[in-house]
Amino acid sequence: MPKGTLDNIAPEKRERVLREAARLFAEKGFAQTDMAQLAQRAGISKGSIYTYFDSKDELFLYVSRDGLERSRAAVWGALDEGADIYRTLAHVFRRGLAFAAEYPEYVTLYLAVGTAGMERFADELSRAVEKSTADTLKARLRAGIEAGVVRSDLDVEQAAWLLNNTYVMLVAPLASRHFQLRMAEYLGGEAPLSDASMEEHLERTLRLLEGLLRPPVGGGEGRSR
Amino acid sequence: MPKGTLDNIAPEKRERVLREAARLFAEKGFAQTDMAQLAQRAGISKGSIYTYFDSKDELFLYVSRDGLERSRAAVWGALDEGADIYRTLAHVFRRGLAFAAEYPEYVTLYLAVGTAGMERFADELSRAVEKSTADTLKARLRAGIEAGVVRSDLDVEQAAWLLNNTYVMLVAPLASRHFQLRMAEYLGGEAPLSDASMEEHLERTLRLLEGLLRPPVGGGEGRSR
DNA sequence: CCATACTGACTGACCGGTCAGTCACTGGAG
DNA sequence: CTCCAGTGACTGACCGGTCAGTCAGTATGG
Repeated sequence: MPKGTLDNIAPEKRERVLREAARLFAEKGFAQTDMAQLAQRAGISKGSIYTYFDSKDELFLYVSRDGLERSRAAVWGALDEGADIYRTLAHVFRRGLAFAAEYPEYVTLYLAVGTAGMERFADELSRAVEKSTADTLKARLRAGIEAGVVRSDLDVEQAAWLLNNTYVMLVAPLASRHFQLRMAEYLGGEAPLSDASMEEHLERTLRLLEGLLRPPVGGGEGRSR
Repeated sequence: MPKGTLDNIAPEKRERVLREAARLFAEKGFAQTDMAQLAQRAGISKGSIYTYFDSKDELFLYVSRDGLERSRAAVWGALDEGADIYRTLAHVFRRGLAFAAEYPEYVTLYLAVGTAGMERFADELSRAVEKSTADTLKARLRAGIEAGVVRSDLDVEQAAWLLNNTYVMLVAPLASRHFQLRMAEYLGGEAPLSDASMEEHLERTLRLLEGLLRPPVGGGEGRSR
């Protein structure tokens, strides 16, 4: 809940403040971000920031929530309501990768919430994001089972969790040197994977997941229903 | 490369310094860790720390490397050289969970390296850990294919990456509120999962992964070799 | 159309607190 | 007495948050 003043200023200014804040927080980390430097980059005075927000904490919370919302809109938006799990995964993973490539700072923010000293933000931020994603994934997996395109003996909760893990680990390298190196160690190639390599990686990931979900080739397998 | 003096002090003191440093770094985060407080907790003076290490950076690097080594010894140690991929996974995941439960601070340190402002540590730390794990996993997957217990059409690099992702995400909730909440959102239950729940989660995870790796029930599937 | 009053966004110098790293000193062992 | 590991007060840089004051814009009243 930022002060009302944030809504009274020019939209471009508002946008610049939020974007620069996200970038700086991502670049330096929360604690290392200097409010004076942020003010300078955003082209306003330090005092102004404190007319919009009560504290650095509140600013961070607002910027993170805003980023989560942007990300959700970019990733889940325009997805056919009736798409099956495979189309959903392809859509979400592809869009997520594109979003992360353009706005890596928001991915960094997401990862930052998982680290020491940020616990106070976790409750505020974690729930909202994960909940709807989790529910959607589970629902589509169940629908897939119903339709016979997903193996009937699948542990749906576990599978949804694994799918989301994979998504996070797919996107994290765009935002973090550590995850970049880690990925390169497994998939080979140079540390910041080229766009082409990431594209190939995406394809292979989707294929692997499909192998996990599809019913065995033998067909129906016959577990009742 | 800490100063030689670190080797000249009593082993218990050395141990206390390293353990307290790991705990504090994990609790507060690198930047928020106060060297004076660390000195106090370790029962030595601030000046002493600087006779062992040249800087806070060097201390962090040393403590992290040390933690990685402890973790590796605990997780991979005593693993039968000839164990197949399934036994390997069960062993590693179970040991990893136990280690993370007892020393969550080292998990926190690992996660911290992936965040903003820590890039300078990533190159130093990432390579070593991941490399050997990656190679081992890939080798056992290939052996599994050879032996017919792993599906022959498996994308080995991708699968190894996915396995390690799963491991990281399994262990992270022990060290981070954010990952705890995230896991609870997918698997249901209260945020800090009980020991019993974690045990069940581990079993289900292993079963899911086995479903991914095992050849389809129909048998051989016949892709040559 | 002018004059006056009022509003509230905006500014930046300033304060209090924190903290990495230093160094002159101490005390105990040889 | 010498040596040196060990000490902790100190320094200087840094930074979150404050606040007295500015001023552009606007409303009111004549």
